Amino acid sequence: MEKDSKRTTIYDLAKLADASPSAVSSVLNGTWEKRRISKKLAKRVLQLAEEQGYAVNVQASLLRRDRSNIVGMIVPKYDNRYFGDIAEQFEEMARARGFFPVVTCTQRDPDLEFEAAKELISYQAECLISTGATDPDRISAFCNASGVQSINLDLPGTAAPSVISDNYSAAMQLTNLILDRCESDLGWSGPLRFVGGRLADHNTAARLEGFMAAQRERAISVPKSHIMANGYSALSAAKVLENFHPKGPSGLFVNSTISLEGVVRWHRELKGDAHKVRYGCFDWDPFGSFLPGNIGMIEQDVTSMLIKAFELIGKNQPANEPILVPCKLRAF
Amino acid sequence: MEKDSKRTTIYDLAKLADASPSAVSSVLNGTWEKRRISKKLAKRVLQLAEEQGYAVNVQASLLRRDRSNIVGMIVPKYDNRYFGDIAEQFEEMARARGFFPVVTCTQRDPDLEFEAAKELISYQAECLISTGATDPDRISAFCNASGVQSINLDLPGTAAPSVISDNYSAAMQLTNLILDRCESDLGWSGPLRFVGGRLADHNTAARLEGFMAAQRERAISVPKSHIMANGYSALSAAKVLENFHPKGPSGLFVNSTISLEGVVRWHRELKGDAHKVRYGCFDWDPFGSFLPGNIGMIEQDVTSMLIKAFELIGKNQPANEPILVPCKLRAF
DNA sequence: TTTCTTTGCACCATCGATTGAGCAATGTTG
DNA sequence: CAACATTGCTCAATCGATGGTGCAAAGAAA
Repeated sequence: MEKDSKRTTIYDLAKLADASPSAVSSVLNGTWEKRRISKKLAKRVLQLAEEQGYAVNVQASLLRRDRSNIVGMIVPKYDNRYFGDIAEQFEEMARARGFFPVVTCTQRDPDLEFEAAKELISYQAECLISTGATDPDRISAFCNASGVQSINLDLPGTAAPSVISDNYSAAMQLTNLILDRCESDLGWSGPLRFVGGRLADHNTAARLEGFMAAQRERAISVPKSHIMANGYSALSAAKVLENFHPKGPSGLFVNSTISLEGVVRWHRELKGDAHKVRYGCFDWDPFGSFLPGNIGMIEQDVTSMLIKAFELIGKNQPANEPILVPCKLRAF
Repeated sequence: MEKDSKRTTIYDLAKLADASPSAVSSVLNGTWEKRRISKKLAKRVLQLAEEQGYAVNVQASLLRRDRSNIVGMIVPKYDNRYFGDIAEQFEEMARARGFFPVVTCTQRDPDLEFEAAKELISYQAECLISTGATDPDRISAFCNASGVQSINLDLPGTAAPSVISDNYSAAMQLTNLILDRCESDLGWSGPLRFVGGRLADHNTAARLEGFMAAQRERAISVPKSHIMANGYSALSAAKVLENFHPKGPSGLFVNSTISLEGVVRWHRELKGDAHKVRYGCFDWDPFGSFLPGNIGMIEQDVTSMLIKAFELIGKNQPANEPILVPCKLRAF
């Protein structure tokens, strides 16, 4: 009964059902009533399709159709809740809107980002969302040249509309929270240290601005040495703190949950002096509230960001100023 | 210069380059030397392709080719490190092997799992890996009918080869570790409680067996009430523990990082009595080692599991006994 | 019975890339 | 200069699904 090694096509089903391929096709894609195929034949075909494990050949189908309904997304990593949520919710929301989501993970590698983007366009994606892309404009340029819409998420670009968190405001809130807690818990009023991230990165820069602004408002002057933004990994955070053994009170603004791992490791090594440290982290993790010294986290509003992004799909929006989405402050 | 709204095809390029579509095609897919196309024409075509933002139409290309090189994977969630790592490493390893990975997230919803699997087959995936699938056999049955290879990962099935963690052994190790620490830290020797998961689930069942076996070896008898496997969410773990306020020593085997969230929340509420609790968790999280009371975690060996899975691709393996991959015990 | 309408399908061009086959132009050999 | 080889392409069939067009058969109306 089965054709081994070859997949069932409408031609196979047509032979088995003693009908024409076009009749079979219209039964399978639901246009059979419009095409006045009898219910009898439709039933027969559907039954055969089930028996034979028929699955439409999307390649052939999309070749013929005018729309693919595919929306692509590239994501840097799945190693934190933020990007995990983005991928998961993107898929869910895309399906709910009748799209076919295809997500691919590009490891923060600019070349892989670009290759993956090209690949998604090759699959006739109608729109490509670049999440946290290192070089979003390169991707947008290619998309523009091939007539595909592109949208930037999380990190802004200049060649396509961007939806990002309001890093500045959230960083300011978090900084104020840390300062308040340092004041109330330790009777100490800064300046805080800024740990993790890369200054060349838009988000880190915006957060640093908020960090500085909050302290400026309180007339706290932050020495340059307190800006310890030397990378995203846990290791680089641990390294930059390795010679910092505060005896008195201190406070840290941690720029990502990845950096947080390094900070927490450092914090534990402080032993007896650890209780005079307060820190907060930009980005949320379910275990964050259980970490000693951690007094609050910023949760980026993934749902709202994606809603904004989906609103852009299909519209021919220019690359205006990034759309800023407020974050949620989670104080512990 | 640009054809708005329509993507560039080899026919467009052929006209621009004043050559035939087949020449253009062979230049673009790298067979031009074999087909004796001059370097001059090749250069011209490649330049034009770049200018026009040409991206091959995979739909058309795959329709003609005999192999798609697509390997599909379904994954339940991206909300923990285990599945995140699986997705990320799967993509990386697939690319390294010349495949095109397509991963989709199915929210632990059996129907969505099945629909997503069908969708991947429609894209001509040559192989489908079902990760942590609720009903893997239903998917395998469909794959079999349509002549597509299927492989189960993380949770076993009976209709396709399965690669899973050695849950029994790892659970036994973890149980022993917790018991040892209860003994040395608290001078207390069980019995432990088993929190989280679902007994109907193969992995939970295997872990529970290991949990019981380790205690049986020490002649510890575990009352039925100590088996608190009533779901995977943080909430259900917190709920099942809600009326448990130990004054003396106690120990918990936590069945997942999701359940761990609930356990840690409960643990914090114990306040003064918390220091007499020890627990360990099946599955790893980077913040795990910082949680008070947590004495160790099981890290599943994602890399080895995926290597085994990739070894199965292309081979016509029957659905034997699951391939068991040892886990790593991380003691804190 | 003839004419018109409706039902129920089949036929075939088409989407874009691939590839075996074929062929003209140029170069090489004797 | 004839015979042959090589170079550098072009032609056309093909993959599977789709949908406009067309057409025979059955039914309805006159």
